[in-house]
Amino acid sequence: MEEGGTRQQILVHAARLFGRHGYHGTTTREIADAVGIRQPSLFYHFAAKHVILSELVDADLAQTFGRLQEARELEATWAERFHYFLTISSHDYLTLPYDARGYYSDAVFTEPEFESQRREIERFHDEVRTLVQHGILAAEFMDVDPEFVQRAITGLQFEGMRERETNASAPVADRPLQVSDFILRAVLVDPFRLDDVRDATRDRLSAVVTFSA
Amino acid sequence: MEEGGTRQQILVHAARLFGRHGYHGTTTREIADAVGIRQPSLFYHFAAKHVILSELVDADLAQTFGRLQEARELEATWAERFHYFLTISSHDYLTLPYDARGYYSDAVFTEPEFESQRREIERFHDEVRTLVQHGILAAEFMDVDPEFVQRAITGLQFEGMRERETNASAPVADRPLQVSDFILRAVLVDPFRLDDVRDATRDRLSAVVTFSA
DNA sequence: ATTATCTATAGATCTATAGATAATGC
DNA sequence: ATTATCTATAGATCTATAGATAATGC
Repeated sequence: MEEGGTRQQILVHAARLFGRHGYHGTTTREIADAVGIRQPSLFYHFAAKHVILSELVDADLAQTFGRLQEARELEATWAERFHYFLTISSHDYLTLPYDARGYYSDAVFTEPEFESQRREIERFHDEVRTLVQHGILAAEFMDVDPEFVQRAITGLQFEGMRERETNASAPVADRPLQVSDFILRAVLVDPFRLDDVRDATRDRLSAVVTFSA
Repeated sequence: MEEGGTRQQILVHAARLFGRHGYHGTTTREIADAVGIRQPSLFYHFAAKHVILSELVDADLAQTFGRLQEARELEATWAERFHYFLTISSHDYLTLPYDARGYYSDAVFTEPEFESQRREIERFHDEVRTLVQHGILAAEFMDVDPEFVQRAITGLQFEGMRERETNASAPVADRPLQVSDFILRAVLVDPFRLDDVRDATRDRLSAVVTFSA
C-alpha cells in the first residue's frame, strides 16, 4: 500500500523531461531511465503516458485554484489581491516537488486525451480575467484588455520562471516578486502605488506559516 | 527553377502545425496532407523534417535582427528605440506568411540538430538585454533585471500573440501596441511618458512606406 | 496473496530512401 | 534532361501488453 517512492519519482522526472523536451519529445523509455527502472515498469504505476502529464497538470491546477480563492477572500484592494495571487502562485512553481514551469507552454493540450485539462485551464483563465476586470471597474487598473493581461501572466510565469541553465543573474527567490511587480506596474492606474502593494503582499506572506519553508 | 508554390506551402502549413501541436507532435504525413501531397514528396523539397523548422526559425530571426538594428539606428531615446522595436517585431509576427508565434516556445531547440538556431536565439537575447541595459544606464528604465525583461518579451510575444481560436476580444492589429505598451509601462522610470513614446513609434511607423501593407 | 519489478514482444507508428512515372522544355 | 510527384517499403522507433519472477507479509 505504501505509495510514494517510484510513483513520485516518475512524476518528478517526467515533469523535468516534459519541460525540457516537450511531451512528444520525451519517450517513456527516457522517463524510465531517469527513474532507474525498465520502460514497461512505468505502466504498473500509470495506465498510459498521457496519464502522467494529466496528473501533473491536475495537481498544479488544484493548488493554483486554491491560491486564487485565497486571494479573493483577502480583506484588501483588487491590486493587493492580484499582486498576492501572482506572487504566491509564482512561488508555488519554485517549491513544487516537480517542475511545473515547462510543460504548460507545450501545445499538447489540443489533443483529445487532455480535454479535461484544457477545460480546467480555460476555466482558470476565465477566473483570472474576472479578477482583472474587477480591478478595472474599481479604477485601480488601466482599461487594459483582460484577455491580454491573462496571457501576459501565462507568458511571464512560464518564460520568466523557466530554469536558467546557463545564466543565473537573479536568485531564484526573487523571481515571484519580479513577475508580480512587472505586471502590477504595467496595469496600475497609479504605478507609484506598487511599493505599498508589494509591502502588503510581503506582510501577508511573512504572516503565513506555510510560506516560511 | 520556379521555386515558391509547394515549397512555400510546406513552410506555411508546417509553421501552423508546429505552432499548434509542437514539432514532435506534428508528423511529416500531417504536413503533407495539409499541403495536399504524399508524405515522401516532402523530402524532395527538404532533406529532413528538422530542416523545415530550421528554415522557419532562420527566416524569422533574420528579420528580427534587422528590426533590432533599425531600432538601434534611430535618432531617439532608448525608450523610443525599445518601444519601436517591440511594436514592429510584434507586427512582423502578424504579417509573416507563416505563423512564427507557436514554435519558439517549443522545447525542441535543446536537440543537437538545432544547435545553430539555439545559438542565434541566444545571441538575439543578448542583444535585447544590452538594449535594456542602455535604457537603465540612461536612467530611463527602472533598475530591472535585463534578463527578466528579455524573458518577459519572449513570453509576452509568444503567449500574447498566439492565435485566439475561440475568443477574439481585441482586433489583431492592436496586439503589437499592447505588447510594447505593457512592457514599457512596466519598465519606464516615469510611466506617464508612455503616451509620448507611443506617439513617437506611431509617427515612425506611419512614415515608413513598408508598414502600410 | 500482493506488490513491484523484469524480459520479450506485438502492433502501430514515423522518417526517410529507392525507384517508377508523368509532365514540361529543349 | 529536368522537375516534381507517386508507390512501396526499409529500418528505426515508441507505447503498451503478456506473462514470468522475486520479495514481502499473512
